[in-house]
Amino acid sequence: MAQPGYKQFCPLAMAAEILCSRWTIVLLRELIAGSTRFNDLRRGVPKMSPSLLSLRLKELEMAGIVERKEVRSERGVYDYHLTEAGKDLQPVVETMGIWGQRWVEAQLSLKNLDPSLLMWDMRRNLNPKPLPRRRTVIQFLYPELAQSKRLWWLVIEADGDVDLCWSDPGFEVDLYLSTDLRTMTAIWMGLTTVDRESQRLSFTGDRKMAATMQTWLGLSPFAVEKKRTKA
Amino acid sequence: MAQPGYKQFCPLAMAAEILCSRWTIVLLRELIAGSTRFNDLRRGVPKMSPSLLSLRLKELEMAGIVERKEVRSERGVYDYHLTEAGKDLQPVVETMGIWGQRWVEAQLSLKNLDPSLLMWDMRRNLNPKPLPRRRTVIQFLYPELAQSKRLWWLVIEADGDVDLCWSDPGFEVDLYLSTDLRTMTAIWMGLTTVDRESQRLSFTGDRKMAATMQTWLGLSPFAVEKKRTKA
DNA sequence: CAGTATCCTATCCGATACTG
DNA sequence: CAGTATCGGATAGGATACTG
Repeated sequence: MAQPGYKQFCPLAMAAEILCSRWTIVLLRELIAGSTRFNDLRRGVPKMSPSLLSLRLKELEMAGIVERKEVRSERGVYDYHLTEAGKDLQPVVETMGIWGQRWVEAQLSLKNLDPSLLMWDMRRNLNPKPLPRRRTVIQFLYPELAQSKRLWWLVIEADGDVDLCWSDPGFEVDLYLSTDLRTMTAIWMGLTTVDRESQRLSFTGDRKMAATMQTWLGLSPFAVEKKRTKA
Repeated sequence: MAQPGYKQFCPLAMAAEILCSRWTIVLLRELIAGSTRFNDLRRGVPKMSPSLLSLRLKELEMAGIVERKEVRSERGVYDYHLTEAGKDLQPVVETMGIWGQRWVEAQLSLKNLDPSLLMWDMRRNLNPKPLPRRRTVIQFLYPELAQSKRLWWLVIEADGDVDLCWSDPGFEVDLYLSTDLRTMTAIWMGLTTVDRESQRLSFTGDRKMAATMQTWLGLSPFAVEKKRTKA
């Protein structure tokens, strides 16, 4: 069942048939954020199985929202790009995200901590401008987590490209940060700030880089929206 | 499966968990449009089973989107109202509907014709201003449909209240209109106009009322958006 | 890297009937 | 009017392994 659609001519119902299947909106967030490769998309939706991701991408292609193209001069490598119709979904995703930021209780969001997802998001939104124009390495340590998820490195290249490593890249580290995942996530979501959480953040290394963290750490696109839930 | 959520702290993912379950967005459209009673909501989502409607309403209540209250001085009669958070979903529903109107092929929408739904929508959006300040009755005839769905009456009371009848209310009819359901739906959706479809519309009765139909016939809230699909 | 293939079950949901 | 109760089937989608 379920699938036979809503049988309504209303354009909203038609749109909802396409957009409101499981994972679709979150996948669109990734596409809108600029991911184009299958495995990059996977990292943005890690709990989604590859089969389902593949299926959804095909559905979006059928719906005229996504275009799949072989990358020039690379055999067997494909790119997913939003079409005009796909780009026009940005306001939909944005308003829904803003609503979530305004009205979904922070406690609820913070039940879904995930270091790899957070680091992946931080990688994407990091702003290299305030950092030195050379390779810069920042190490994140979450002491409470299991071995394999405890250490992360953001490597900002001279040209501004940002890489995320979960094993020591071997470069000299400019700034070491140790904190708990919940605090770091709350900061990234804009629920609090680096300053307000200074008690829970422990820096070692470049003092100035530490002091300006709030400026180079790119926050969630929805971080600017204030919570409106009554306490 | 499905249900365990997306396990993402992202506010968009949190919002999607609430909003992107089956029927929810369409139900919200009804609530935003102003329906407050269980059976009125049913008419707006006729293909949704009452159990599921009941379940969704409870979920929306839990999510702080809807409030259920007993109507004053009427035992056992309940009202569903949007909370602040619920009202704030209007932009979400609106942008999604606009996207649908822009990008979903008209042919696809027009596969889902439904006279009772159309008439129910027309009832809601009808604009009594251009009509006489007395009871006015307009009869719709869809000759191609089965008996039980062929004849409809919109009764506009002197105070502007609009009633929909599917059996002859017995009042004198001011205007008779005969057309096919597809044409009437396309007009209501803003895909075409009364003027452009004059060939397919057959009026009897008050000439002036017929001539001004485009003004008193309330269109879909999304009718103003132009299609952007390339031909 | 970029997906497919397969299996299997939890659960969603549609249909229908029923209640105060 | 405003829902609840029950039932059963389809299927969506999770888990896992595999391919070129």
